[in-house]
Amino acid sequence: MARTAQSVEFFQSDGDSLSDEAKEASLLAASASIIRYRAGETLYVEGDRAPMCYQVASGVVKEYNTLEDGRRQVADFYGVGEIFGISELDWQLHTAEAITDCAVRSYRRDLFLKAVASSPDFSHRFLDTLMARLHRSRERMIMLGRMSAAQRVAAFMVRLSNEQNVTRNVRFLMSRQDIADHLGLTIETVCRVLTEMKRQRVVVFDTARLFSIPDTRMLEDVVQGGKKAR
Amino acid sequence: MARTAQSVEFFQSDGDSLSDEAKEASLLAASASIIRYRAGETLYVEGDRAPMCYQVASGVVKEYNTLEDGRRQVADFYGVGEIFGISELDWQLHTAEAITDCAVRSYRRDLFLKAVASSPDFSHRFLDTLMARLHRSRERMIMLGRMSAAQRVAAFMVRLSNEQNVTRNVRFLMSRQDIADHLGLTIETVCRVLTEMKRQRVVVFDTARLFSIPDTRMLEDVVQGGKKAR
DNA sequence: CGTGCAATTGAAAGTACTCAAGCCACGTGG
DNA sequence: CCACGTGGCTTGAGTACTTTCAATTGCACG
Repeated sequence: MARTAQSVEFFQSDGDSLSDEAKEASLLAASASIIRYRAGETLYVEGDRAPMCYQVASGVVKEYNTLEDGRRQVADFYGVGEIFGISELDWQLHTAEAITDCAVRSYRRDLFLKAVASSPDFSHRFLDTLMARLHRSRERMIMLGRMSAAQRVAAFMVRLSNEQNVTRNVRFLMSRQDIADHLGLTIETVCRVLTEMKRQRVVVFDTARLFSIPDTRMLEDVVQGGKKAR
Repeated sequence: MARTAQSVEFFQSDGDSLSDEAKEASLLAASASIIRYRAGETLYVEGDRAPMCYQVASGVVKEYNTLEDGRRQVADFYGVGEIFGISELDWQLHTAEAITDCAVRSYRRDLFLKAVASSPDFSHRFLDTLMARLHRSRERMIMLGRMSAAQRVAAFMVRLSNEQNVTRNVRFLMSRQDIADHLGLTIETVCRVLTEMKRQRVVVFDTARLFSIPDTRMLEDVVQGGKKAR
């Protein structure tokens, strides 16, 4: 979740901005407000008009789509600093829901886009953010299209470990269902994979949502091809 | 492939551009050159330095990643007008290969980015392109994560039909292997699904790469949940 | 010390994959 | 003009992996 650290100060002006940019930026800042949500609350629903865009101030938010039959695909989890809820269209493409209690800064979408257009600097940073997200999205395509259940779960755990900058006491901030929905698996499969990894001591669990990685190498081997290789 | 029609004239100036923008645009235009490739030729390889970015002038190009074990994930196919080969990094994230004989306009990446930064108009259009691509990419995540083999293939055929604006004599411009690599399936599974759809007369094949859709509704039903619903 | 939800486990049923072989259209050379 | 490769596409049989359905266990909370 914290991969685009730069985005934390996305909306702060540079000091040496041109007056035009400064004006857009201050307009944007003026449109901002902080909203708090309880874990489980919905921020917006797929198809809603999308007048605002958001940035996580604290907590974790997930964005997902629901299929007719009730299954879900979690597009992504957003942590502190990350921008979400901005699409090229006038309506939201996903449903967003607070996973933990959280605080979210909201900005008027039109002002945000205007600020981006008016400032080469904003524009550049926003482009970077979008391209990074596209990159992430494509990594996930490889994961969903080509990796086995064990590989997906292991890759996800590596990601969490990296994001949290620890190999001990890494936290699952989301439920097994959320993990499954993100990885394109069922909750049962996620459990079984975790159990098997426990059994092989690739990971050690303190509680269901708190684990440690004794040997990073071992976990990464699972990501490579411990199973279903070729 | 032709969803972002706007991108065709991505690099044409507006006429009413500011001089600064006009300058960037002409510099960019000056850096452009057209390169022709034969079907099967490689444009660049994952990891290559990425000094250029590209736009398809004719033909079809695929961008893909290769896994250690040789399997591939085709990220996308690009048709006339589409921009590709631009990443936030200095190196290519994918390998690009000509599927058909094709012609490609190449631009210097640094000039392209400068032109984008200097022009609100360019910037806006490029943002739209990126966001549209992000959108596509996420649709593909749903496909890879949540749809059965039959659903994926059917969805892909619907996409082709839409892109080519026909329901009769729709063409597969790529091989079965490419389709499989794109959909996260094996070539055999793609074949079996196609055979089954033929059998049920959801689609009719003239040749292996040319098919018609007698009843759009029927094909769309397959996309929904003809199989593996819930 | 129940209650209720999350997580885990088991057994059976699918679904897609692997490996292996057959088919077909097409271009080449005899 | 036809036999013979070649490469792409299909089909078959068996297998491995995931899901489905059904319980069971674990845990936080009142």
